[in-house]
Amino acid sequence: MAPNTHSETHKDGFGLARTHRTLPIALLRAREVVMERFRPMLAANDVTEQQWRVMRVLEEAGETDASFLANKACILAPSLTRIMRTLEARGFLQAHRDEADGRRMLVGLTEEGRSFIRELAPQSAQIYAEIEAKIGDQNIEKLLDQIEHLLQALEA
Amino acid sequence: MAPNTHSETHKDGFGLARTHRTLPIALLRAREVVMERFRPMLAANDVTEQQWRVMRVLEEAGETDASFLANKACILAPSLTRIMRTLEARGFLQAHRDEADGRRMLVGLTEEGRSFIRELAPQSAQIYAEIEAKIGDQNIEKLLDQIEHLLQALEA
DNA sequence: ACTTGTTGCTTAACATGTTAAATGTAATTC
DNA sequence: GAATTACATTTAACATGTTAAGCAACAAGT
Repeated sequence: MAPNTHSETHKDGFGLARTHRTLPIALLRAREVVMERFRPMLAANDVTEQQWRVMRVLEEAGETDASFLANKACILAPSLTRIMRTLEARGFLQAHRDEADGRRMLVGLTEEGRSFIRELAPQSAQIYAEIEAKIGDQNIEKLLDQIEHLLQALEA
Repeated sequence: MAPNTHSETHKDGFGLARTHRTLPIALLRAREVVMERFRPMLAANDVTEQQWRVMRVLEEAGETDASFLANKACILAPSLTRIMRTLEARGFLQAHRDEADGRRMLVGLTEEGRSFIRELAPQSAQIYAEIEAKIGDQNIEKLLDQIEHLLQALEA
């Protein structure tokens, strides 16, 4: 094979791919430019990305146990413990032990929490719509589909 | 329009997309399953993802200033300051003020740092190859291309 | 019932993410 | 050329990421 195939142009002398053409960095950059657009709204309302993610998942899933919530929100258990403390202190969520299984913590949004989401939802949806407009709805769908394929391929 | 188009099936009552079909969470999950495969190697060699990323970029770019490095490695300046301290203490990189511009810090790998990368490169390349095998080389290329498109669309 | 192992969550310790402010240096402006 | 502005990096403070260890509650096997 010739010394400079397409794939070779993406590698260095040690067999490492060029950093900008690697999944870890590309995915990180992509997430970064997307989140940039949401940060102003989140900061204006004194919530972090992660707190917002936790509340979004709770709104979507209803009351759940902490493990499920951590998984869906992509947050590690130790982080969730701290985030729950913060959000509970703010009155946005409520947690209590599972009667049936004393190990589990059941978590749910309070009315105040749901109200908070309702207020921010329009802004959030609009920001996402702007992103969709710039990238193209179909491109996003394709990207999400490919990511799902990646998840299925690697999680097995 | 009918009340349940394809796009509507991805939204909730507030106009928010279902969390698992949003870019921020999908990109995060994707990155997570990819990094899972690298973590054992990194942990075994006592480097964090970010430290490894910094060294990879330095190996690729040669001596550069801190801002360029931070940008390429997707690391914020304050984090880079700390990471540089760690890596310099370990003897993997060296930093010194730019003679021409007293504000800039010029950073480069030491011979020990380059040697460290050479030792890990084969393992890293092999892990990446396994990932490629599971996802498919062409699928990864497509994914990277779409991410580049996303970056161009949103960075402008 | 007792032991053993497992599970779900928490704590602890350290590294990084994130923003704002501080510092020192370079470029502009007047 | 002194004052101002902009820039590169650092520091500080708090939130989260990450791993390992701890603890209490369940599950299984004996």
